[in-house]
Amino acid sequence: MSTAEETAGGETSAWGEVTPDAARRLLIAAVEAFAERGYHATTTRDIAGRAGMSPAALYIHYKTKEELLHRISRIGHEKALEILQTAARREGGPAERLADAVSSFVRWHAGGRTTARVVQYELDSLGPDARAEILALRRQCDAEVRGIIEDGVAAGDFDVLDVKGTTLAVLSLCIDVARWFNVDGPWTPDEVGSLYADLVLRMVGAK
Amino acid sequence: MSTAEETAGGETSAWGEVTPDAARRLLIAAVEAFAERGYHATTTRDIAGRAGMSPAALYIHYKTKEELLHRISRIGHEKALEILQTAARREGGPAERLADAVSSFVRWHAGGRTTARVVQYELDSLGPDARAEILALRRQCDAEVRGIIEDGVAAGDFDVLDVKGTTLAVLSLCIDVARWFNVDGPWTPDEVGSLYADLVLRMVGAK
DNA sequence: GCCGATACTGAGCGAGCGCTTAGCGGGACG
DNA sequence: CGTCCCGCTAAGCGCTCGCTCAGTATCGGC
Repeated sequence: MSTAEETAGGETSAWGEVTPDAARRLLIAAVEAFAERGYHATTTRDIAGRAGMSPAALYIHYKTKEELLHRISRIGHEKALEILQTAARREGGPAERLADAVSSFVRWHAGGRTTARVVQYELDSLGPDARAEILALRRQCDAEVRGIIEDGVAAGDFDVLDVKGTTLAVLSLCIDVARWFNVDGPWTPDEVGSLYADLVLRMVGAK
Repeated sequence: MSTAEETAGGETSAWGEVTPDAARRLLIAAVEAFAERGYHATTTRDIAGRAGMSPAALYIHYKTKEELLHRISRIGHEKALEILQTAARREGGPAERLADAVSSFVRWHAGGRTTARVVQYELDSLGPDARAEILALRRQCDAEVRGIIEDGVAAGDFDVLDVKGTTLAVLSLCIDVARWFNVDGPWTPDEVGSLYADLVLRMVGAK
């Protein structure tokens, strides 16, 4: 098992860059609420309540409810991209790099399911500008994975009919983990990561 | 290309069982609105407006907004289950049956993306009872696919490490098509169905 | 001890929500 | 022609939403 992402010490890690403390607590509260109920079904009163503050306190640190979602989405996507870049740029053959990328990416979606859910499924609730910014990050994620697969095909290590379609399917498979993964279920994030790395190597016809 | 589901003549087909006409128009309007904006962001005024009626008309045919989602969800899941059952029970070896199941299922998710989106992603907006009913249908879908994979393993046609996990991954891959598929994109539903059937046969190590 | 800045609260505004109700209009039947 | 029924509308009720703002407690600097 590799370490393309630091093993999270809990769902609330990785928000260290958010200051001051009250702003971070509000952001974490928003992630939990959005993941549980969805963006539109979450009230600003609920977010503030989870952070132990009055409804009005939210507006000292964030201009609107949507700004919270935007910040969460950007930080989350940057993290996802970083995970894929680290795996794509490590030493080793295409098969090792792809397996590392998939298992790391899946581990992040499973272990940080709360965050990943918001990041991957609440995109449509953003306004056009914020949405466009996030979509650019997604295209970069796509490019990282496609790069590994193209390397594998060029090296003769992979046997792929449709590189673009297979890339999309691989990412889709990983992302959907955030929808179904259950912490109380039969698998650990590591186990799903290993299983998925194996499945993806089969999908690309790795030798 | 097989015909495990009838080729849809448009997104609004398959609602023929809903009567009277006004109730069906409201249901179709609700599917479109829920798919575009999500359940919680859709207003009853919007649904009624799309159906060309006043807000109050909705409540003659449906008790609540949630009943609309429940009806859509049940009809959609029954359709999905029927598609998988038809493929699972046709003649042919496990590989053919699995390929048929995946391509039909994917075609339905891509071609009827509007409906599939609501069916697959708005489940959490249902109340506990309706939710439980729908989850039972989902378990039946899972069982159909797992059955084919188990047949393939028993016959020595497939090479699978973790049948349960692989089943989940296959279904997850198909379902996520509803999230990313775009009618204006580079693929037709048929093309995605074929690509995915190939990918899934690789995942199960079909000979 | 006083001042201003900072972080927060209590109360509440205007808007829009899901849903209800009184009543209207037109077809079926005598 | 009169009567009832029924699908539908106009109006609006009670409520909660995102968000605002005047006021308060706390703290560092002097």
